[in-house]
Amino acid sequence: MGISERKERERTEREQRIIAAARLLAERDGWASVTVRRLAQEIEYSQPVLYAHFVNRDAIVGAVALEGFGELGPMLRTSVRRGATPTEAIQDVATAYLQFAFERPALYEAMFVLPSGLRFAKSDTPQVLRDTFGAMMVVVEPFCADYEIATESFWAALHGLAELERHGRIRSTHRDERVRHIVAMFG
Amino acid sequence: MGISERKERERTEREQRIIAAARLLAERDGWASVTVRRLAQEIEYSQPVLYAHFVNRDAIVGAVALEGFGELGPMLRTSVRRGATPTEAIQDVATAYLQFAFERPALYEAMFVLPSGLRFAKSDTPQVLRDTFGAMMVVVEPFCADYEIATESFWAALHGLAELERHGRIRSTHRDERVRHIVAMFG
DNA sequence: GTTGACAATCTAGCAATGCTTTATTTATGT
DNA sequence: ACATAAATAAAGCATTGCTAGATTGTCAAC
Repeated sequence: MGISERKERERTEREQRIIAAARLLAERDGWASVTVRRLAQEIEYSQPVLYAHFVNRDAIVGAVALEGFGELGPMLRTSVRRGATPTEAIQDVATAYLQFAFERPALYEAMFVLPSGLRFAKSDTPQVLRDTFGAMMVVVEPFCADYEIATESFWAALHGLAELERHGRIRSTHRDERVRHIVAMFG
Repeated sequence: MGISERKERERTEREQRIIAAARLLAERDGWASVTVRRLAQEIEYSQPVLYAHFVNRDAIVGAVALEGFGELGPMLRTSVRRGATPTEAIQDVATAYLQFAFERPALYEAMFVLPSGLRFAKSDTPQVLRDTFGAMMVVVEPFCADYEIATESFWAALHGLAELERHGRIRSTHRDERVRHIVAMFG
């Protein structure tokens, strides 16, 4: 029964190519340029085969977003310097988060702004999402008893910084000073 | 020369009707439902007429956003209780900001999320925008020497709270506790 | 081998969008 | 009353997400 296995393998390969193409295109020309037609052209299949993999365009965004969470979580964890004080740790995570947001704006957009069909803070929330939230919670925990709520606040502050700067609402200078203010929420 | 005046009057009236229709439709069915065709139908003119008022759809969003800033600024200023301590004042503004965001989600979206053609933090930034930022700056000033940067951080934190909750990224409970954490940035 | 069923894939099309070009009506000044 | 100019509308273009129906390829049974 190697045939059906080969087919399954080819199928997942093709799915990966769709996701990779979407991510690349989004990062290069923005998500508005990621059309189903263009993706089809990119993977050299006709449009309808994309719908054999994803229910709709949003689901493609969601798949890219999931990849993003798979990268952000570990990146936040490794960002903390060895032997860092709690305050340094929270600073490191904040800086790493913003760096991620600004270096991969399209990926960040898929994860936190665009409709992606992903469900957060629910019982069926994927583990990668929980892990990413956990990476932030780890450094907030030393400061607060209500660490879950505190982590939401911390995350929100970082997200706001990322979004307002991405949209040109605040200056792209003084980034570090703003981080310092945010970190001052704790300790 | 009463004719051209009448025409000008009719023109601005029509423009107002476009903006009002856009705002109403957006608040009722979301911005995706605000199409140029539907707006044309609403004001009982053909599509090209809208392009005699606005260069494109984004400009209509921008007009609605401007209205929003005209309301948010005063709302933030009046939100501060008489005789409030600096800490209470900043709390009041934070609460009022979030209330605004949650009560008029579409308006908020036009102001801070959607492409609107508005220019922030630039030399040609409209006065209403500066005033709204000023309303936040007033309550931050007592706490920091670098009050401009601090206000950006404060604003970002509030925006993050609004956005993450609006998109279901964080729970809709514990709103007050999160505000308390944000306010703890100061004082 | 031939045939028939089934799965994989594509062609072609629908309805909707933002925006523009071209035609037509309406209003204006002489 | 009429020519001209301004205001408005009808129709069309290119693009989008998504889908129904036709077509191709594959593989087992006879």
